[in-house]
Amino acid sequence: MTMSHFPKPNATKKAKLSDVASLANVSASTVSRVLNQPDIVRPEIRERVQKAIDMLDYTPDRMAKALSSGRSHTIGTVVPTIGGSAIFSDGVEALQDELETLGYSLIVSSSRYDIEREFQQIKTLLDYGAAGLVLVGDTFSPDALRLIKKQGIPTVTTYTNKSRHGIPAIGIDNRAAGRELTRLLLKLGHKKFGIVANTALQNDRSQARLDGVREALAEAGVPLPLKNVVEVKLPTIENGRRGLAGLVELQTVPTAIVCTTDALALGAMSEARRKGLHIPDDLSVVGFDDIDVAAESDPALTTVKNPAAEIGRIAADYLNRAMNGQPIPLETELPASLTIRSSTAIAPAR
Amino acid sequence: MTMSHFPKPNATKKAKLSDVASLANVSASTVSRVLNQPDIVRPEIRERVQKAIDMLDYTPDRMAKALSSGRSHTIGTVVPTIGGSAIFSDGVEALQDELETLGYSLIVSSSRYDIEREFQQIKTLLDYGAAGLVLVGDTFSPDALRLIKKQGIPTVTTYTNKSRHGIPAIGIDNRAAGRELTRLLLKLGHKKFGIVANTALQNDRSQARLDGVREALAEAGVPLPLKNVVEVKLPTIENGRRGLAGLVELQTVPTAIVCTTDALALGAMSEARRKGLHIPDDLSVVGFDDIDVAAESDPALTTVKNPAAEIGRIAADYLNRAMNGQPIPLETELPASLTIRSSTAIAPAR
DNA sequence: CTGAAAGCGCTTACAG
DNA sequence: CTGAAAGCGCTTACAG
Repeated sequence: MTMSHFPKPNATKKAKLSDVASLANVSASTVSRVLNQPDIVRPEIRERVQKAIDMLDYTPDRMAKALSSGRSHTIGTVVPTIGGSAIFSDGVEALQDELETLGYSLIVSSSRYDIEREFQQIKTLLDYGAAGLVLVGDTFSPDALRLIKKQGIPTVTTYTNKSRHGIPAIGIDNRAAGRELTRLLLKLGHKKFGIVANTALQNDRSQARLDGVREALAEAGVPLPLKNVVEVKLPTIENGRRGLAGLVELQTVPTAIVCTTDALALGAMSEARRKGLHIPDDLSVVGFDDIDVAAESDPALTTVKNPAAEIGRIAADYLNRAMNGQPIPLETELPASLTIRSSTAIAPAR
Repeated sequence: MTMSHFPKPNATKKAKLSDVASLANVSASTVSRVLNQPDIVRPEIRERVQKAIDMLDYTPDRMAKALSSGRSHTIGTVVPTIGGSAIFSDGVEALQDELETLGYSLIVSSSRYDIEREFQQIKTLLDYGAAGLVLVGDTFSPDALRLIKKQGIPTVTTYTNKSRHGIPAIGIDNRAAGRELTRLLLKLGHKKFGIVANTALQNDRSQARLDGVREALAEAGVPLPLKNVVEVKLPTIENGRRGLAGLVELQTVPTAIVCTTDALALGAMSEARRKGLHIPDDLSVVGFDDIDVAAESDPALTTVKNPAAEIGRIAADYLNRAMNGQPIPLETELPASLTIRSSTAIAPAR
């Protein structure tokens, strides 16, 4: 088998600031100034330095720069998951994109919905000199909170509109979204509800959604027996499938299924189909988030749009502002638009 | 509106190595040794230092460490996209996960399928002191190649089994996968093919898949008119939809549609349905990658599995080995298992 | 407007 | 086994 070795023998070391300085016959300070505050250096010298920079293909070492200046341009983020059919990857993409144009780089880590791992990762991000942090949700380990306060580093949290612990929050009102989706189903005449919620790992977003569902049902005087709520850990398609399998075994089979994420809903629909149930005639199903495939399932999924890309962009913008000493809003609520498609219909008359 | 300011007035500065040293009454060198080669320091001193570390909650500054030691533990990756329904996010997640256990952090950026942006991002990653690089595909800008060679930094590329330019590659044989999928359709009696391929931005993976399709058709003596190949830029659901819309307008409507990614295939299926075509009775559709929702569409999509998570893990492992001076295989081909579901059937007799 | 010097927080030969 | 000193590649007061 052909093998490869690194570093290649022909590897050349990068040019450094002092190389530029000697080539241009100026001091290191001057090169630094040309790089960072070109205006205060005499034009002819500036050009000479610039030429040297070009000749040597010089680019400054960001780590040395960060170390000596005391401020870094690295932002860290910890999301529950990067992969799969969750919306976080869309948010991370927008965040990275926006940060890039602002001159920052993004270190990404995923906590797998585990608050302790999240703490460890925040710690690592800080050791890497992260100048800002983007988190998810409003539930953090006490250690993590202590650390963030202690370092006083700009931090925002996302996918929630509630700021706990003084950390600025950007997101939708998950609870209101839960209410709205439920009211839609109630209006369609549904009285028997089943819920699949990824709340088993104390997920604040899904918990808020579930609370919203409960609220709307209580408001309408529709009971929600304990057994009709299946709590799962991860919001996977597979768990949606299992959740539905459990719900259709109940004494009185629900006519409406609310899932706290689209992935769960897709799994639930798939399993329902397998069991011979027709959606939406026999069963209405709704999800949350409006991931891109939600519009493509058959039937297309009724859901609530969670504007991940916008959340990512705003997070980048806020962080940038905060790092420039500007104040940022503590709670930024984004609209969660109800998106009615074909997975919901009038409750079957039974 | 409530606003938030950073840094908080109560922010405390991090403890540094010298703080630990004075608290433990030893030299900085000793603290450094306790951290990096504990065995060579006398047990009682080691414990004293450890106690100081704990008391001060000390964690070393990774940037300073990297700067002074000359080696960093940051890996950079550039993928075409992080979000959406592409497999890359699954690969990035696995990569990050594995790197984390190996003690590395991952800086992520997305090139949006643009080779020039990719180059810029590689440059930035190197400025950030990246000790290794994970790329995608086998097509790079000359500048990027020059840079990589020049720095001699461990680099691997993914989602392809072909190593060009001496960069170790980890992935499936896209061309063979294209052939296999096509042969399946041929075996089902299809003779009229339509293709939707995201090759407009010189995407080497999709191009290889398309080449494979062509090869299998030529082998079987089945013609593929130019008009039957729709080349799009991005592999989005929307483009899949448009692609299909074009294909069904042809003189002789294809009975089999090959899409070079699952997202395209999902879009194509959705559009076909909208046009009143039944899948798979009127039309067979196949995709590539086997993203998690591919199994949940109705009908479930026939595709080829692209093992993104495994690719990510192997990439992490190889990089780690390379950074320890060990050789790594130049080409690592992973199996691309054909996954036959319900979107393919015998060609309609017409 | 420019340069010499000190320093950012670590590591690493070099002595002892 | 431990410490003093130099150095990683930059920035930043401080003089001039």
